[in-house]
Amino acid sequence: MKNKHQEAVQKATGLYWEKGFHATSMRNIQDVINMRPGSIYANFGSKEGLFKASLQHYADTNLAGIALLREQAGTPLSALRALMERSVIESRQSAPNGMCMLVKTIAELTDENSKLLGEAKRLLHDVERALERIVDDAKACGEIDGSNDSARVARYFQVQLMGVRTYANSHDEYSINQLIDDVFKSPLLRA
Amino acid sequence: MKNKHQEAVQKATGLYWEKGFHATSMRNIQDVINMRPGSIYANFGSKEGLFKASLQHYADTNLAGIALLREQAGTPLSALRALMERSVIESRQSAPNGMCMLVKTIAELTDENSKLLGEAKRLLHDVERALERIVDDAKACGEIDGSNDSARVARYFQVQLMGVRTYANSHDEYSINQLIDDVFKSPLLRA
DNA sequence: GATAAAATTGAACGATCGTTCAAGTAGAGG
DNA sequence: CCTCTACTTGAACGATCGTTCAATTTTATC
Repeated sequence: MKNKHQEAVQKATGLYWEKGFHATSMRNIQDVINMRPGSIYANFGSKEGLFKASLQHYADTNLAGIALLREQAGTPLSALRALMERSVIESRQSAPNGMCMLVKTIAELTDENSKLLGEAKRLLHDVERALERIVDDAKACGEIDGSNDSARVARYFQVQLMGVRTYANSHDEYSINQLIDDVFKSPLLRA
Repeated sequence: MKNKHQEAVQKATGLYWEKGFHATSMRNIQDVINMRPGSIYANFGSKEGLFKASLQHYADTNLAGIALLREQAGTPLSALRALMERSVIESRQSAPNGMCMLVKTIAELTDENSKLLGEAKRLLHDVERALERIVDDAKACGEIDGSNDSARVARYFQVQLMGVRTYANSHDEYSINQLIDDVFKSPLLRA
């Protein structure tokens, strides 16, 4: 039923994430999700429609992962650190690509695909708001200076995440742990 | 003469930078550089060959820009700050895309284009070494703590640059100046 | 100004692109 | 078992992809 639908989106997301929107062909997708063109187009409308569903699926998974990490971590700040560490560790093994799919999409697409571009920006903004809530918690715990604006710190942290993940994607080296240490030396991420 | 050759590379670079490797067609390029397929292939060999020449041209221009900024700026650290500010200001007007073409390329390509991918990584490493030299100067001037490893600070700064430019590309807002302020609050970029 | 060499042209190639749709299959209700 | 509906199939479409090459024009040499 709809399991099939969800499973198809999940597999398509992996492909899109790895290769990007333009470099992924509908025939690549046919092979991976094991569906024929007619079914794909009946279910998703177009290549763009499936990509949009993939973006949503990716963001949902991502937000759920952040929430889980927040639960598991001892403190809000350690959740942020775990999130960053997990992001770059995934980049070296499991995930199709070390970079965030939303960031990759924003980097790849132009106004020619303004609908998808806008969707990716919107979802990235949702992630930033989720981070902001964790920063709120960290301020309440006294882990982060309470006089800092939460939105500002969240934005700062997302920038750090973008930078570190991009760097980790282009350097197969081991110095990333040192880099993460340096990131958390910022006064914005301290009490 | 070779002016024609250089001018063609320059125009192709603009297109590749804006649209990425896969979304740019050879017919797009024909139109922009006003050359017919035969000439393009006689000069550059292939779409990949022209892209490689564009990457090199982009990196050369970038490094020259950094050197110029270093000359114009009063101090090494202010050169780094000017570099970051200029990068995000360009992103809102002149340049085809707010993001670094090398970073965009690394984000877009996979091992299917390992030659181009490796070239982009190599050039990005060259930029990092140019930043490292400025950090050296800043340490000599006492603008940055001399006990910090220059390579480490340079890497940190490049990560900041990647993050800020990516963020600026996805948020048409005005809060970027505040963000840059926050970046330079890091102890790694202070005495 | 004739001739050789170099560069440019644009039509054309096979492959692949995203997408459509008539035909076929599977499932539910009576 | 038949029928109606819903879903799937895969061949096929026109467009465009990166690339080639014989023909032509331009440039260089004497």
